[in-house]
Amino acid sequence: MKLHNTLGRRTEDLVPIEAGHVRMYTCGPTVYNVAHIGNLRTFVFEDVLRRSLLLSGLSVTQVMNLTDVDDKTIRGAAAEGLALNEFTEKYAREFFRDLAILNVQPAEHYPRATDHVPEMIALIETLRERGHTYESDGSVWFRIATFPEYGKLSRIDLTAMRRGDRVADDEYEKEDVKDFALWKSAKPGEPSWRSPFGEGRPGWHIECSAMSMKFLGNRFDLHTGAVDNVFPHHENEIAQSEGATGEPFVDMWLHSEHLIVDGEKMSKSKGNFYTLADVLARRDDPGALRYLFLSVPYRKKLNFTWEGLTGAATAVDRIRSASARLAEVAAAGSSKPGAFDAASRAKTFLAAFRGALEDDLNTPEALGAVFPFLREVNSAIDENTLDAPGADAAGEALRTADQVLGILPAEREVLPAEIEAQIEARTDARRRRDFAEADRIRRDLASRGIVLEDGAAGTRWKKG
RNA sequence: GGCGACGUACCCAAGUGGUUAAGGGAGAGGUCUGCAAAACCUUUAUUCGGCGGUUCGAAUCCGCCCGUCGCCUCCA
Repeated sequence: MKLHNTLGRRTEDLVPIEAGHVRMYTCGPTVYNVAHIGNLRTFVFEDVLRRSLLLSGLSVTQVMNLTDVDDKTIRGAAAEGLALNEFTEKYAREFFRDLAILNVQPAEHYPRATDHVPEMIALIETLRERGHTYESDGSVWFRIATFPEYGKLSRIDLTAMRRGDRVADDEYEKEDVKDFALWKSAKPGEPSWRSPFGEGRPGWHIECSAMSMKFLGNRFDLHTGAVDNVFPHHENEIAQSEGATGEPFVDMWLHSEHLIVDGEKMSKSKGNFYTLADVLARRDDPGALRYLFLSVPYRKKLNFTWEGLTGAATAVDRIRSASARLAEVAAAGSSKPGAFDAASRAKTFLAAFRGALEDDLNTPEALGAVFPFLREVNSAIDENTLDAPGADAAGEALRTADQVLGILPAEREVLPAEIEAQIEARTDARRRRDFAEADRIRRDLASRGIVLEDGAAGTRWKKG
């Protein structure tokens, strides 16, 4: 598995610290509002990473944090007159619901910042002992001058930074513009915790250092997020973690690019700010959005358009239809030896599919391997040269690919008996050549979201 | 100002030195079908933003130019 490491800006082989096992930390949400589709792109990227690692035969321990105390959550809770934890729980539930809808596999751990304040305090104390901090007005700051490697991830040039006007207006006192808060002194009416440095709350960056090292050890394999995390968040995490342990923190840093809408940055004022619910209201198929995400490499900007979503939905339907068709052929149990060597074709397909993913998660190329395979399989079915074992092998390959794609239905849905009866009645009508009645039933079911397709083997239905 | 990314058909997009430039969507024509849908077949880039250069050979490497965008400040 080759991955592009932001640290060094090179694509390199993943060599797990512990053979066969990958430990990864994926920066999670700040639970202060409903996720937008840009956030979701990042979470789907991390899901594809996880699933690709698993497909490659590696085991994975994934940690995703929930930031449930920071300026935004405190402000939001105050605005809604809720206790901080009531406020954040609401959005945490929304977050997990979105992930489930998008068929994102759960991580092993979802630590919340407020459950790990003692760990953060301990880490700050270590940094203090090692001379990386200073305090003023009850706040604790990381002194960047004590960490010479600062900037190695983002390649930021500190000498170019100047003390600007913004800093003069800052409510806190710090020595240098780039120094950042490890601990913020309590303000009236805000949640706070007791600490050796006084009442206060943790800074944002320290939570990820403390929680990642708690669950994954001082050094682990992968750390991911979206590009905007490179600076300052991840740069600061490195400074804190390596400053505290004196060891390398993370081997490979992966960052996904942003999603834009109609060529522009998503923003509420432009009216192009979409949540999952907005997308599903327009196209009730989470798989379509997932597919759309996968059709662009994670390191390229993704331009979301409704036209693109519609196209993705069509493509997803093709894959699902082919899968359903294969299941039918496999179930029909024809043992007549087929001329089409599905088993060997399935093998070459999967090799190409896997190869693409192992090349820095090249999902567009992986998808490019799917369709020629489907076309050949469909042709073989049309020409009656695919036998049941072959259909089984092809279907199995498709399900293997779907371990990463995540767009096939978990199992065949069963229709309500009443609808089944309608389909039966229509088959009868067609036998009687009462096409008016047959078309009436088909239209009726279509209006209820059930699309019928007549084939040689009978009538098949799908949701439309 | 500093750092960086990108520009391949109507749209999305793979391809980063060498067969006819993947694949998907959309459009057009056709086969099949009671009709439809699905599926399949055919079709849509002598060309990869522009101009130079390196090379036997470049979409792929180098330079310049044009254009789009990001980060440097909370932001996935």
